[in-house]
Amino acid sequence: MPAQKTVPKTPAKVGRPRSSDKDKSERGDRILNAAEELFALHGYDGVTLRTLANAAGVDVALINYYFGPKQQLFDTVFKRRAQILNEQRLTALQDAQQEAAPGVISVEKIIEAFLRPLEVAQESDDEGWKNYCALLAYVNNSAVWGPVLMSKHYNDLVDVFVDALREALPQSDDADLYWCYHYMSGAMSLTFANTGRIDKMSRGLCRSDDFRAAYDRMIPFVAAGFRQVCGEH
Amino acid sequence: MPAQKTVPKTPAKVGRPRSSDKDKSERGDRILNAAEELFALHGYDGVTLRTLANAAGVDVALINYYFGPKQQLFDTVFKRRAQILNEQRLTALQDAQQEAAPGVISVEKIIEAFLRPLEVAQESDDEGWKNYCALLAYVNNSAVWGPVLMSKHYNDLVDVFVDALREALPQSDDADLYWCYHYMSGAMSLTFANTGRIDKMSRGLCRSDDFRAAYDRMIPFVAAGFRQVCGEH
DNA sequence: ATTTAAATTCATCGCTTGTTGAATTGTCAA
DNA sequence: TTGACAATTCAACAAGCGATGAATTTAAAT
Repeated sequence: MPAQKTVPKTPAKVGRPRSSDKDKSERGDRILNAAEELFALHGYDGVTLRTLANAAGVDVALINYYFGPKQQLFDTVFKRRAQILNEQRLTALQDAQQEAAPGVISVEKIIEAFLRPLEVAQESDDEGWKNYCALLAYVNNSAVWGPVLMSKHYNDLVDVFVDALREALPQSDDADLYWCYHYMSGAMSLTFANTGRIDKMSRGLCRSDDFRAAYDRMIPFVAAGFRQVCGEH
Repeated sequence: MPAQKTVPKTPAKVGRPRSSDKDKSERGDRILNAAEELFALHGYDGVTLRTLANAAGVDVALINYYFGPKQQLFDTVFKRRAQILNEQRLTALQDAQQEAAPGVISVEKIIEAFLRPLEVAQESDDEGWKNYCALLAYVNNSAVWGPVLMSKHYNDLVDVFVDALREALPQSDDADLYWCYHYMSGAMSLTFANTGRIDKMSRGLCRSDDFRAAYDRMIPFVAAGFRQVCGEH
């Protein structure tokens, strides 16, 4: 009985998978998604490649095959959604500016353009956006990653929004403007982090993942702060 | 030549050190201080006991001897300065309330009592306070540690301040109040984190470690936000 | 039909991890 | 002076780490 060489019914454990197998080639995406979630929750050092491989349903060696060493994987995860987010915020700002023209755009509208796309992302069907936002919180608050990754991928956007705010607040001093931006960034980050702490603090009255509630209040809160510090004194 | 048993001039490498040796028994403190700094910078998983022992100038085994397993050490570090901080903020609030009596205390004064002790801490000669604040930022933004440690050590304080704010803003809804507190907490955390990002964003105009500048603007920013969201609508 | 390249698993490398037990030296009270 | 105890170092443990080279299977190109 000669061994039947072609197409054994049991799929091989090793080697390239048949393209007919579902869950075929998007293994790279599965890795990125799992990495996003785990890095956001446990930080860079809190995630081992074996844990990650397990979560993604993939062999450890495959991570290196697709994304190189661990640091490079982290970079890739962080970069993936940055561009999309920046575009959405820029579009929102331009729309608001167009709508206000030829008059001056209000501080609220600028803040809204900056923050609202994040609510949309966090509430989207793609659960990954929620994880990415939590990752953003981790990176933004980290003295190791923050100055590197945030500056690299988000500084251009910051410039555009600070320009818009400067125009809307003509009396403002630049240092005031940057500090206020910093407060906004902090408030936003803690919302991203989605830690569940406000649930405990408020004894269930507020929910960490009620992003609608979070942003509806955050926008007027931040706008008022800007006006107070950067407005007519 | 019989070995001289008593008091060899070279101090033994092993065994209990002579009490005459300077840097004697505050080895426990040295461990806590180094742990504070390293945990704040790299997070729980980013610090190995050997790195820590090296930074503290101490043998690895000594960490376990004094503080038990790693998690327990982390708890101890976090708890150490929490009580002190809480007391200072409470005193500041009571002083402000007494000064305002019998009238109503202003939102600004309450926020000031909450935030200013942190500026004092971060600028104090004891460098450890700066590290502790950075650790606070890490814990506050962590979904793993935040709900556990923050709630355990800071929820009582939150209650007192929210009560004061509720009284100063009689029209306020409780959910609004907690969300605004959350924004304040986020702005504060990012300032703690001291990442150096604002330096890059502002091209050197603002400095991350200029805490005076940070809090002088943060207090009116936050107060205005509270008033906008929780004040008379 | 052959060859080349892509995608996957497996086994293993050299290190590092947190933790612990034993040995050593000093202090202090009895 | 002796004995209990405190403080320290050292060596080692089993487990886990990131990384990689070899083997294997399939797909695609020629």
